[in-house]
Amino acid sequence: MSLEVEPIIRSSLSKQVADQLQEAILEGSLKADDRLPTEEELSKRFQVSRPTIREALKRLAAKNLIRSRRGPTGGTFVNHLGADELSDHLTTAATLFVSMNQISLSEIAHTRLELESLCCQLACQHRTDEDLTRLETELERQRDINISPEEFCSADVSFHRAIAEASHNRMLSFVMYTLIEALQPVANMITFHFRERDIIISQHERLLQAIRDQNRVTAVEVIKEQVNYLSSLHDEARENHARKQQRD
Amino acid sequence: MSLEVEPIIRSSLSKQVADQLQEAILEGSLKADDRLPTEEELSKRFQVSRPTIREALKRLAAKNLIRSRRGPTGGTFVNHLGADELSDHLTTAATLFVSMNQISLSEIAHTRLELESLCCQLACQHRTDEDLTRLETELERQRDINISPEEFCSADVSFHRAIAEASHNRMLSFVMYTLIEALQPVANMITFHFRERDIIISQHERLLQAIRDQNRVTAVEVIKEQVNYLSSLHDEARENHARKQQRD
DNA sequence: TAATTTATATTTGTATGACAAATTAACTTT
DNA sequence: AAAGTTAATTTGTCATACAAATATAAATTA
Repeated sequence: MSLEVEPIIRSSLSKQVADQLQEAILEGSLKADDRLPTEEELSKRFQVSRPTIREALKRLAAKNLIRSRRGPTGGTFVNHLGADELSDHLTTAATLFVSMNQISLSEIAHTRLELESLCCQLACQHRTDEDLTRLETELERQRDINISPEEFCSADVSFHRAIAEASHNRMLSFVMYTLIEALQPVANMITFHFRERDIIISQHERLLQAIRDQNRVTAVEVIKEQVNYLSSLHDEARENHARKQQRD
Repeated sequence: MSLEVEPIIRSSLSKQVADQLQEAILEGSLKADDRLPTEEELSKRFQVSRPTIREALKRLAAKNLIRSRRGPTGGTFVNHLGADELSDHLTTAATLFVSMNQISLSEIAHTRLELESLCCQLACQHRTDEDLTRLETELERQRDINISPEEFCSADVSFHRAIAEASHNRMLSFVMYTLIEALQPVANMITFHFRERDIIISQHERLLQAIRDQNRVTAVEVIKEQVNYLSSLHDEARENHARKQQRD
């Protein structure tokens, strides 16, 4: 008996379409801000129904690869992906990874310490005037006593992102983004009181000064101090959380 | 005139549904391997049509958060995401980031050098017998002269992953995974010849011995040597590539 | 009886057609 | 000329039907 079978297709049509489109984007045949054909047109070309096309497009939208707008000049467009645009994507991955693997805070703190030390050293070497200005701006936001705890958290994140970018190593920035995003939920467990805000801000001020002076040693010292301080706050928050749960 | 308007909803229904489900997964109310209600049931609960529910599910499927199977015992299930399961997700993000941002190889090499040095130091401290055995196994795979260049590349990746995991810092492993995945396409530009394979393998042997001896200094030295060696190969490959393009 | 085959029910996958909503361009009216 | 109106285009949503896969139970056969 001769055996000449067609290749078995296990993945769904919408997945196959999504993969082809993604490939086109990665390959470069679909460049940033290019407009895809309309859904009807795509369904004709791929010989599948519009709902199937739509499912495929939603897959890509979930990855932030495309965006859609209604209307005559609307349609579906290829996104230009920078670090910011990818952070959504990374947040999911990193947050899930941290929450589902029960990674200890000490592991996170250790990794962050080392990575951020590296960022600071490079920032001391390569920081430009623009970097310094941005750091000052972010610091000013933190000094506002009227902002909510959530806003303070986000200002803190922005400050550390700015440090990462001051390193002028985009690969390192990318990795640091992942780490910062992964830490965000943990950071939100803490509600910074005024006294704690003051301490954080003072650390940031010294850090900024060290980067301005291109003093690597001091910069690394301050980072170490802050990571340790945050770790102690985290432990406290965790204990409070545990006590609260016991009462329920 | 009093102003009491309903909140404006800009995102589509399918996105809202997807976000709610994702939140449930992240929050923990939907645990790994839990089965979601059927699509019909979901469409009743969310008060939207089934195609809309499906678009939402495809969004989550694109993020590898869920999987679906047909049939009576089928349905949609929550994925248990470990490091391996996330690599697909990361590969997209990291590859896109590297390719669309034209990150220089020196930036990548520098970041990798620092991160992998850190891995090695921790591996020296915390490596177990199982870690050593795994490293030996991976090394054995590389020694096989019959494997293809692609297989050699993948064996190399596995070796470096094993080092990352020997650090026993899961956060660092996760970050290192991202970096390794991002580098994969670049690594594939090179076709390792026998002489180059020998050099790589010898470096790996010395690295393994250093980790076995818990000799941090030597381990870091070898890593530095290898990263520099790979950088030179990359430069060569890039030049060849450029020459080839000129001829076309 | 035991193994195999056949129905059957369940659930996701796909197709078709229609209408709603948003948005721009052209047109009309004042 | 400015403002409002209409029409056209494109994504967003809905309803319904059927196809395909797959496990369970019933029926058939050796």
